[in-house]
Amino acid sequence: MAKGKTARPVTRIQREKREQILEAALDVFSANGFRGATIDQIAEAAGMSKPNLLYYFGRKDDIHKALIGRLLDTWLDPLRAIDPNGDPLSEIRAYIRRKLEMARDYPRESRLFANEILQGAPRIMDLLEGELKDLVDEKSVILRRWMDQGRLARVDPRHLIFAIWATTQHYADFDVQVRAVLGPDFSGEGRFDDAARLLDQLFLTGLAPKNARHGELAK
Amino acid sequence: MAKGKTARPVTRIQREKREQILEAALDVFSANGFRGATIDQIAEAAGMSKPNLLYYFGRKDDIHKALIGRLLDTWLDPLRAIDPNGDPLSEIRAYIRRKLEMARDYPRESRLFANEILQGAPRIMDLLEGELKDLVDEKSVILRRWMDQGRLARVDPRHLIFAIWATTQHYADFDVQVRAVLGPDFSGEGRFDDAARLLDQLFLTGLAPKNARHGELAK
DNA sequence: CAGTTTTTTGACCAGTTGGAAAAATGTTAG
DNA sequence: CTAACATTTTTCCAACTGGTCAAAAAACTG
Repeated sequence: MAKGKTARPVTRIQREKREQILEAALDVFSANGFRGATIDQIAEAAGMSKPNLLYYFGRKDDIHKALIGRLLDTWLDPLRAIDPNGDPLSEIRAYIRRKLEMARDYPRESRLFANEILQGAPRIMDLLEGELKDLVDEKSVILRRWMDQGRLARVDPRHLIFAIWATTQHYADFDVQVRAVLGPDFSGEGRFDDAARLLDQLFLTGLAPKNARHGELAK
Repeated sequence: MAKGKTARPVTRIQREKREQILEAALDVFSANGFRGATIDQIAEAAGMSKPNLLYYFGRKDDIHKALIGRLLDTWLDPLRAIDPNGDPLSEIRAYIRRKLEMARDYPRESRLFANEILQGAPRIMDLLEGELKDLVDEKSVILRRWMDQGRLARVDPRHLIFAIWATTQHYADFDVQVRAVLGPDFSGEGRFDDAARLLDQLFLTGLAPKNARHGELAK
């Protein structure tokens, strides 16, 4: 009943063009923010005229919504993947790795998200307070259990998650600053390996339970 | 010779109004980014008409430049304050504290900066590659010396600095997300104390030199 | 191929935005 | 008080922006 009529059967062209548009829009939105991006820019990047683009997405907002919606799914996957039955430090290490890979492989998505949050998250506040909060709460319980079992240093689990988000996404969101500071010699992908080493040291040593530092592991 | 004529003696009104404008502009720019902010918005926030505002700052760009310039000075102060003669872990701890305080007390400045970097730092690239890089390089030498002396775990000093920037500024730049995840109970300032505790644990334990973990301290 | 539907285009519009000009009003030093 | 200068307001404009609409062009269907 959603479409009113007998839902048109989405043509091949529709699928392709919509994909083109989203791809172009990701470029433009992530680089300029919502207000900074113009439909003309997106249309040009997608290789079509503005009215033509508007034939596929009725308004600017729709494109942005489609992007954000699509993003959030994959964005939270690494956190979802934390296994309550795994080894605490290994799980955290794996989580950091995955987040770092995402910053490396999907920097535009990260910046799109950062732009949105920076400007007060007007379009996704409900998601933050709902889905995201729930997921973090759920994983916090797991982390806290590990701490209770003495398998992880006792810290605030939610702030721990923030710290992981911050340090990993930094390499996508603040990329230009990172590059500028490291200098042109480091413009390769090596910085991600260096970052991984630092973060391992920081989080794995920093979070190792006290008794484990002498080799003993609590039940 | 900069002013052409015998440099006008900057009246009291000029000083006050410029201050008003910058204060208002910080609000508007930090919340909306450069392109997202309009002169009208800033003018209204500053309690004056648009043409009146333009009497003090000839163009939008000038306001933004003035803000950024002013910001960067204070922004880097905490890093400058790292004392080569201090105790490594204490210096790092103090640095984290200061950065966290800045995130708490000057979130708008942090977001202004974040907005600029996110969008490719078009206006301050030279500063990043110059002043900022130089300062980071200088402090990296100090950090590396501490590591050589066995007073600090061996990590990449520049990525260590990134990690401190990321984790502290996160509380300003991603404030809405942090609040959303923590929920309304934590809307007070307590989150900064919790963050400080986590970061202490993470950085101080994570960076303690190996031999120090058994109580011994290298010269 | 003729008819139908989908896609693309070109012209257009109303609202917003950055900014200019000039006239009007305030302020202040002499 | 008044001339000189500083400040403010009013009016205006050209460029840009999101979005509409009808007609033209393709694409598909039987």
